[in-house]
Amino acid sequence: MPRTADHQARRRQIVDGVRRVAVTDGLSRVTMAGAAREAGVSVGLVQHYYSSKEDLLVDTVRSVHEDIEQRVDAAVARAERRFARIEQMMAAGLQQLFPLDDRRREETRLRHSFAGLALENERLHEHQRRFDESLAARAAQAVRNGLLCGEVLPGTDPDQEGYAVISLADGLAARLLMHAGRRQRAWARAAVTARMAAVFPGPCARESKVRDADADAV
Amino acid sequence: MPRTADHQARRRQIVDGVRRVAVTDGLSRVTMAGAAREAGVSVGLVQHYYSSKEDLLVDTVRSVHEDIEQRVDAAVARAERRFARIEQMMAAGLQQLFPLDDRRREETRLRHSFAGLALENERLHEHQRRFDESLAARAAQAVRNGLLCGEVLPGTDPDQEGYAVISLADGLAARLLMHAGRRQRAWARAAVTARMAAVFPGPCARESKVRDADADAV
DNA sequence: CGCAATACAATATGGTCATACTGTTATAGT
DNA sequence: ACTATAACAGTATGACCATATTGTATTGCG
Repeated sequence: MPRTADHQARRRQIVDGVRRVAVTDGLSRVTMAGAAREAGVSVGLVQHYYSSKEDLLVDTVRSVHEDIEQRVDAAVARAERRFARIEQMMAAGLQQLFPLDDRRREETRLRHSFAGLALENERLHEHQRRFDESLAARAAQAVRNGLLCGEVLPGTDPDQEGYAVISLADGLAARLLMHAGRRQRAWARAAVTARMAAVFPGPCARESKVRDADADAV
Repeated sequence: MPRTADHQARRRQIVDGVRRVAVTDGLSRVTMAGAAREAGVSVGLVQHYYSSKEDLLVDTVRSVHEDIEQRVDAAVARAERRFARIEQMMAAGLQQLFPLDDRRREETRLRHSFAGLALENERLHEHQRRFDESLAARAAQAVRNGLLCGEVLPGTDPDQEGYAVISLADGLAARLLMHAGRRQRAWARAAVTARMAAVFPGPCARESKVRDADADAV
């Protein structure tokens, strides 16, 4: 009966405000008023859509995780068309967790900032956990596929491998966030490709390393 | 001429107050008054020793990093007496970064909480960076020793290996902090020992895996 | 039309917190 | 013993911020 609005769009607008403030000023300096200003709306409207700041932050972290998952999936899909080997698709996906361009830098910063907050907020913690599990599950699935194709050593535990490889990517991403010099970026890429080579020895023994061109394939 | 006090001890007392509050309530809920209360001193005294909250937090992170480094060094020294192989000493050191008992859980929580804050504070960022480099340098040195003893494949870049292995340990620690179930703990240990086995193939080909007893050697 | 529900804005309020400020106690050096 | 100075305590202040409250505009619907 009354006036209507595009809730989805409004929430996205507000969450984008939070994300911009969090990226430029830091997550701890996000305020209701600041986010509202950045989003171009009033404080009252933010309250209209989110009943507390915590709710707003939870929706923000959900948005960040969603974006990252989408980018990972897109990268894997692209790699699927260009490459044959599973390890190449997996490497393409893992690269999306690294802060190697503006977009990824922003999302990685947000993700790791929220990871810090998640240590002191139950709801954020839960989201973080679920997201990490989702990433590990993707990696595990890739390993499972590798097992089926005979590209992975029989006896390998896909869940364990997924857990380990996501942990590695996460740790590398955190360090790149602190200092992403030339060497560090190269080391991070090398660490991922080396891990891939170890997990995917191929049907016969590996004869050559993964081409470095894959590394930064968009 | 005037009344004197043990500055070192007082600072430690205050920093311990901060650490206790940060562990129980979360780093973001640390306040001057709360830390003072926990330390059993007045707000005025905290101000007497630290001219700002930022100074206090910087000294706190320094204290955390110092404790972790000491524990790592102690663990490596103990392993040096009990084991022959460098990889065993290194594994012992890396285990100290995992939240596998109360003491380590506390320090790991603090370390990763501060890592989040470091993304928005220049001084904390600098401390974090230095600490990470210090850990990586230790790992690199171990690899260098392995090269000399012929336990590591010639051509290995010690700095790159150190960087990668610390990143892995860090990522695993962060995930254990979120969820340290039986499987996850076992996976984390396995990931470290597997990495060690890959880096230290030994003078001749590896015949057996590292004994699992090392894993939780205190 | 008209009215009720919703979208949105602006301001008020109450609490928290870092820091400033003021006061007190104890002691090293003369 | 006196006093300057450092060690320590308690309170005041002013800013910031999440949330509550109140008011206004818009529009779907009977």
